[in-house]
Amino acid sequence: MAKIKAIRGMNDILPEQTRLWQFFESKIRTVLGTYGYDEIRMPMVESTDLFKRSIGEVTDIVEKEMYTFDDRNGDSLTLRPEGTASCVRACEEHGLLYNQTQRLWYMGPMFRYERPQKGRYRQFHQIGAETFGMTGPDIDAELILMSARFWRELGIQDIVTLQLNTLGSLAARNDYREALVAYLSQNMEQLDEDSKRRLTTNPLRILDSKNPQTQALLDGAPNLHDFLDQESREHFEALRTLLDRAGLKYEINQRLVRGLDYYGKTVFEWVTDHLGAQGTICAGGRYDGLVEQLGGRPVPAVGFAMGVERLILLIEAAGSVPDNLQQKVDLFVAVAGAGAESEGLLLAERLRSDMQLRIQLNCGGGSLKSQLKRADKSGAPYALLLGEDELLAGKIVIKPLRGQGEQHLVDMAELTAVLKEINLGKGLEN
RNA sequence: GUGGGCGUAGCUCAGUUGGCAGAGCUCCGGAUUGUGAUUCCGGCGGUCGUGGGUUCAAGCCCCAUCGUCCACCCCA
Repeated sequence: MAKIKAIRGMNDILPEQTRLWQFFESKIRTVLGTYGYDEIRMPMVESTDLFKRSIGEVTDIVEKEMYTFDDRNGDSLTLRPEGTASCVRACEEHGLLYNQTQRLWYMGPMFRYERPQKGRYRQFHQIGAETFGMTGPDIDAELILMSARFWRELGIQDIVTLQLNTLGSLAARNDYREALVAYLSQNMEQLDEDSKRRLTTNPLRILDSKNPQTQALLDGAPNLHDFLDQESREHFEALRTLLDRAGLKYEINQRLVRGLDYYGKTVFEWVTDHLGAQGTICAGGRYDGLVEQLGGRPVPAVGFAMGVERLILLIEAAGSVPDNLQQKVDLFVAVAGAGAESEGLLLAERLRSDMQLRIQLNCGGGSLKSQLKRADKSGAPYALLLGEDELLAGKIVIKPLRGQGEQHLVDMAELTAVLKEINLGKGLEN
């Protein structure tokens, strides 16, 4: 019989990896907490229309990358390809945007039907932050500074850079799009096939083409910033001043446009050259029009999302994986003999209650030799050895596994005190 | 959807002009009656991705197919 395997592009995250994931998530949560952001959890499945109306009908995501299916009622549902649309829907649906501001974050799997490659999978994970009800560049700056703090906490600050741009108002962008199309149409023969296609679907996307010839052609194209409206220009200048005063380095990239239709004014991307072709680890921007577009009253909004798999890869590439991730237990309890086995089980229970220790009990028997092998593998710094002799004498052996040090035979009654003395359980939080 | 690389033990990989299916790690046992991580000895472990073809003989050559990785496209 053929073995059933995981679906292409959907990965199991195994124990060795989940330790790193938990470290990562806990760092991010802590930082989000220091900025006063609240978690929101949305369903992974939404009405297909939600994404069509927010991301944009002609984007690749909607046209060919969504997992869409009919449920038993015949309604068209879609596995979410991103989080912003769901977040807006949830907030609007529950009145969270009515006369108030919100700072929210979410984390979870997203789904896009693409060919998998390094840092890109069909089920991938994002952590996103979305803010609502704030118009000014101060909240833009806060989000960007918060993301910068993530990288410092994760030890990858030296291998990421911030790209910053403003798209201007919708009207300004439309004017610019016309000018760009006019210019490129005059030079049609120099455009590659992909760009010709984008000329009719999403002309702004041509700006970040990887084709050097196309990029050369763009050097003579009209500049987006020459088309900016006054308000967007001032917003952008104010944001730059805030970032400058905070001492944050960035690079203005007029060709940074983002793939989703709902962005306007501020857009930014954190990129790295350590992940092959998938250089973007975090991206976001302002989407003041989206809430209204989805049927709510106009509410200004800014947010970003980061790719967890890519950041995990980057932490590894930076050599910033903490080395104490291996240690998952404080104490290993080895037992020899039937009487000791049941006594060991009860002892472990008691120590977990009394001392909040992480204890791995030897189950399944085996020689003391093999039990100590397991103890070593568990990563525990100490082992307790309980055999028939100790049981009869009311004593127990405590044996250091890591550094030097002799094992000691202690009275069972003294055990808690001795364990406290050697300071088990310290410095284990990641 | 397009292009290229790679599929051999649980993992990492050797495998010569086509001639008995291999190593290291892991795991189990022993050297040491109840002492790990070092050393030594032994053992478990295989549809060589799958199907077809060529051949006396295929892990190796040919065709197809699936999977995987990387890149294009797109995106976090």
